[in-house]
Amino acid sequence: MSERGFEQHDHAACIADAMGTAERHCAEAGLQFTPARREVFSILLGAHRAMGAYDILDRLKEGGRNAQPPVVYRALDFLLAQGFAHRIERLNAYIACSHPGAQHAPAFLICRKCEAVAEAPAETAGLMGGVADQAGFRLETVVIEAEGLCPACDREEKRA
Amino acid sequence: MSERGFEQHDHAACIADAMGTAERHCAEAGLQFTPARREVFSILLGAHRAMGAYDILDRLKEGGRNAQPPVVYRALDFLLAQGFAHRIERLNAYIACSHPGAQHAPAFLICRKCEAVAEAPAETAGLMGGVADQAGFRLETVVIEAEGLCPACDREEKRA
DNA sequence: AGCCGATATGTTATAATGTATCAACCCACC
DNA sequence: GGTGGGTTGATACATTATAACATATCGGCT
Repeated sequence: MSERGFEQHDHAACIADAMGTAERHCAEAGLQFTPARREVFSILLGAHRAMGAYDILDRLKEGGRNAQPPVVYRALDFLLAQGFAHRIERLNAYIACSHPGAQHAPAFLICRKCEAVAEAPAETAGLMGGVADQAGFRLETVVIEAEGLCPACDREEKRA
Repeated sequence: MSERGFEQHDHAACIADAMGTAERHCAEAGLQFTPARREVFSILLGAHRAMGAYDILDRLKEGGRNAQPPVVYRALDFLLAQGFAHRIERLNAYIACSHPGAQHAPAFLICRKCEAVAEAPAETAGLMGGVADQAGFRLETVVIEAEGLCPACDREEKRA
């Protein structure tokens, strides 16, 4: 079972899978998947939702590590650069990637009520390519974030 | 002359035009276009680029007003709600709208070097509608922000 | 072995961005 | 002449992020 949209999925398997993929990727690319990075990634995977940097920091501290903000931000920089995690600009938060391995620039669907975040398959760069060309703009990255209500919160709102 | 993409334009005219449109809109809708809001809008229009809230605050203070952060954020909330300005999530910054009056959710082209921001004509909601439906997501707003190099900075980079 | 350079981490302090709260004010309206 | 909604003033605080510098770790090189 894999995560798709806001559906349920096999949590444990998806965590193990993502961690394994990250391991392999780092080994192949000669990158250090150090304890700090591993722990932050693990926390993100376990939460399975967008977390603020300081939420992550708290978890690290609970885990016995005497960590400071830079530790978290450095680990996040690494994870973002490798495509293992994404930053949700709208929330100033970070989330583990749902489709590890594949280089991509997904769109995000963000529930304004429960803050659940889903990756949506979108050819973000493709969508903007034409517009950018027309403006003479050299496109490098595209961020698409949609806000609204996830299926569960939408149903709940209708009942009320 | 109107602004389009990163082209030059008649600055003074575009400011006067935007301010006039805002005046009319507020009068018609029975909204108060108060001095605080007016000043913040004027500063944004004059800068003609994305500004952080505290940059705006500094300008207000230079203008003799003994302002505090909430003043700026309240004014920005108003301007955003009326569509007179946009928030650039990527920069935690705010910019006056290039096409005042029309209700819209544009895409933005952001130069990573000079931080110039252009509004691009994009039917952002339309682009995401299908994806959202498929996920059962009730779409409310869509933010699209592209980062790269504006024409000027791109040329400069190539020369180097 | 000893050193070097690159990369990663530890630590302190501080910058930058954004809000909560409550009092005061203004003004249209009853 | 209240009264109530919307706006502003002012203090304090919360949240998010980075600068700066010291230390550690490790692989390659001589």
